[in-house]
Amino acid sequence: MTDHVARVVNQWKSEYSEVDASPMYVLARMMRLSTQINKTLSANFGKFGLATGDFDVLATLRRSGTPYALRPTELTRSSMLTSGTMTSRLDKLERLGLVRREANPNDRRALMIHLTDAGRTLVEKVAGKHFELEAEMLKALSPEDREALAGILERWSHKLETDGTM
Amino acid sequence: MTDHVARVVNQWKSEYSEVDASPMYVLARMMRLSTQINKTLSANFGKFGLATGDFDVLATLRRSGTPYALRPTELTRSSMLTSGTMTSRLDKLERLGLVRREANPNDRRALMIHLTDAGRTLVEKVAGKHFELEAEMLKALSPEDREALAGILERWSHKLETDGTM
DNA sequence: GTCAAGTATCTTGATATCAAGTAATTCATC
DNA sequence: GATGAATTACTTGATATCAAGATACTTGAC
Repeated sequence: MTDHVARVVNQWKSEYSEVDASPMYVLARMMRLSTQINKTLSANFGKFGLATGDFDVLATLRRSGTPYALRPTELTRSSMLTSGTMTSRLDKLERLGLVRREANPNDRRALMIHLTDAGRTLVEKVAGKHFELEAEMLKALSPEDREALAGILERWSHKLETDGTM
Repeated sequence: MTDHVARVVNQWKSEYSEVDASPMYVLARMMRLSTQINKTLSANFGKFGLATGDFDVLATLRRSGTPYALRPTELTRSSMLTSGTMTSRLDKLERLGLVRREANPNDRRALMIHLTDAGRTLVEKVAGKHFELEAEMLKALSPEDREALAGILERWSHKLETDGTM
């Protein structure tokens, strides 16, 4: 049983053995799978007129609970983006009437981004379909593999978030 | 032990239990880790004046063995990109003198992309550092987790490449 | 041989992202 | 309280990517 990455590692071995390409068994596989997963998810968001990142913002607001409002900085951190990117995402979402920028009463440098009623209705509809699709994708894994994978990735993420390495 | 994704799944559960966000334990973790890994790797490529995708093209040519030449379509498929994106990557790499477009003797619609001597020298230098960095990143995982992870991801990739699902 | 269908590369226009820098505000230290 | 450092959101200019379409060539069915 081989996949694309296994073939690539073998090529490196026979064509340029000065390097050890074996880390690709983990890293390249993860990155290729992520790319494909992203494409599938983004096709679903597209049906609702959203890009992946738009959903990410709306979902972060929705799951934060009432009053469904966060500062741009919190949204930026949660999404692993730069502040400029978040500004343009918010511009778009505001134009679509899904969020509203309001003054932040506690800090005049800051804003509060509010989910509008339309935004809330939309994100709930999209989220239902989104998580169904994610569950569907995971059916390619055995229950044991899925369980093991979640555990390994949790340990890895936790370590990175703690150490701050990488 | 919790990570960002565990907190997010809990938020969904308490704020909108109509959805089951548990697929995120696998999918969101993988995507977040990939994003971080990409940033780290791309910082290394940047030291050599390359973007991640540029290295990808050069590396694909190098590991294909002599005469270090492939058609644009092969490079496009291997990188999971559109043909337009590959065109502009090749424009850039040609401008840098790292690859050369030549006519394809077997198919006048097609070209052959040749790695130049400068391209070969550069990609070998970058690859050395690149794989060292990847090995370093994997030290965050125990040897058992690393082994298990590679196996699970291989089964998953293989299934996707075979089924064509997703 | 002819021609329809498929393939290969490139072009165009739109969007998403980043890095670097700006202006307003808050915080911390003296 | 005054002031320098940090923080917040935004702006700008550059690049990477995609989807859709254009053009040239090849393949296969007849």
